[in-house]
Amino acid sequence: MPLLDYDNLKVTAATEIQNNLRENIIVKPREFPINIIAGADISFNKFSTTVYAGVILLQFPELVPVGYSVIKKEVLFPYVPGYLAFREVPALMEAWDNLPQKPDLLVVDGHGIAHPRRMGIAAHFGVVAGTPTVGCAKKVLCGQFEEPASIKGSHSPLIFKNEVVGAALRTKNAVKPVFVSPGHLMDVPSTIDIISQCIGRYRLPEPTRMAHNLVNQFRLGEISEGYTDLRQLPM
DNA sequence: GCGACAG
DNA sequence: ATCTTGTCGC
Repeated sequence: MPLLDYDNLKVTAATEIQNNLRENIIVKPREFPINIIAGADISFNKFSTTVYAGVILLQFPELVPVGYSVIKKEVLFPYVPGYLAFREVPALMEAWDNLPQKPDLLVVDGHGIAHPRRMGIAAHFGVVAGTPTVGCAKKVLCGQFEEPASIKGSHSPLIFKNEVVGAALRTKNAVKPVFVSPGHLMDVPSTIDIISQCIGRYRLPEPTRMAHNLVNQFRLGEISEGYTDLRQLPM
């Protein structure tokens, strides 16, 4: 795996990297079993260059946490819409490398191919790590969609440049939908299928929601840096 | 030029 | 993303 040092990149160089990595994205129906699904997210204090990254592993389809990895890192690349990966992927990759075991599918907080250059953070991470990923975002970055029916489970296509790049998925009755899209080694139908099975009682699908809680607890000092296999805790 | 703009 | 109180609706 290449060293991920994006801190000194200019946006023009980052665009070039996205255009090159794009050639490696594989969008296709899921063709592997899922026993472990994971959620990845970042947390940080406003105006700080320290980011708290984490990945949480969940047994699938039970959605009970079985392990996690969290790490703190300094990041200089700024948040620029369309270039989120250059700010968050390096830290997420460190957390990923330290996991007690790798998941069958990773749900990244942000978009996959529902991106101006088809290289949202989920696609970027999937290609660099060589692992199946999907993106789950709370807001649209690009593309058009019609409001899905207000009942949980409803979804409508997210279209960008005449192409279906993802879906608006209603995860809770009468609550704003989330936007899901394939990252790597997945396609739109497979993404909708799996994320639909990750819906609990909240707006955010369990992998994303638990990853968000994890990195927030880490940032607030409620848990310490490192990794844990929750299946073998001392008793 | 104008509006939009993941986290 | 983070901060932050009350308020509306199922």
